[in-house]
Amino acid sequence: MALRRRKNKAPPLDGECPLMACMKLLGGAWTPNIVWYLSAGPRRFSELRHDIPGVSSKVLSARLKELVEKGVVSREVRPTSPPSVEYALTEIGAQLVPVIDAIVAVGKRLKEEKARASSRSRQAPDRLVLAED
Amino acid sequence: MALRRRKNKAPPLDGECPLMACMKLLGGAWTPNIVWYLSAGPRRFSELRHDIPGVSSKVLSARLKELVEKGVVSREVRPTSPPSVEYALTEIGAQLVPVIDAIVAVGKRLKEEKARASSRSRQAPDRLVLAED
DNA sequence: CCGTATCCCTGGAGATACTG
DNA sequence: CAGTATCTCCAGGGATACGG
Repeated sequence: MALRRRKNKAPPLDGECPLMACMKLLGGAWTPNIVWYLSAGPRRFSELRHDIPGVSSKVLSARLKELVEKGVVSREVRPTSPPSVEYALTEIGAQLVPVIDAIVAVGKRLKEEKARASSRSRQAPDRLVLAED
Repeated sequence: MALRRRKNKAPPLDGECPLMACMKLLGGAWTPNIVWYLSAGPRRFSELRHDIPGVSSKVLSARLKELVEKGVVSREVRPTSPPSVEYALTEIGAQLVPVIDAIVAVGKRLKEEKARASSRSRQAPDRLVLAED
């Protein structure tokens, strides 16, 4: 007990495993984007591919598969003339949206801070944009 | 107009770059844990190392460095007899805590869902506790 | 249109050992 | 105590090409 340092030790992280699982999920490349672009409604493969610039079909397919497996996204094949597949967020998937939102918010703040800091050391960089480190 | 599919296209994700930046941050192994364990107050290197079982000093050090650089964590060296260093969340870092919380929450739900699904194939668990692990 | 299959390659993470 | 230094390993992701 001697150690006063232990005063405010955080609880054991409500459950590390869930954290890991969920982080592994949206840790995957493009995953947050996929969820985000599904947040406005169902979307087809090609649409997503077009929505998200720079994602390869391989990765998109892989992420989608994972998401479906984990129960975050639903997949519906529609037997139309040209075969089409609709992906949509499940209820659980929808819970991810505010999370992503929050992450983006923090990301923005991080950027602003950094810009503020670099503008302080230099003079007024009227043209010098923050060269991403 | 033809395309009705474009009906509810999500906005271009408020800023992809911030997302990427932030995800890269807490995408790093153990990062969420570090932030979490700092959320209850300042903590020293060894304490964190002890708090988080399985993390190597190398990784802990690396993550900490990143977090300090990004402005999420502050580092204070105290010139005491045995040299000690205190890490703490900055204000921005504190904003990450609810995010992690939310992620954990979703992770739990994911797990419950999965348990529920597998229990369906087995028998009826009338007393299904969510074995937090 | 909706993916899967390959190859390659990089960075991140574990283990271990060592310094101020 | 608080890290840094190496080394190795491999999953994950980009590019490209092909199949249903």
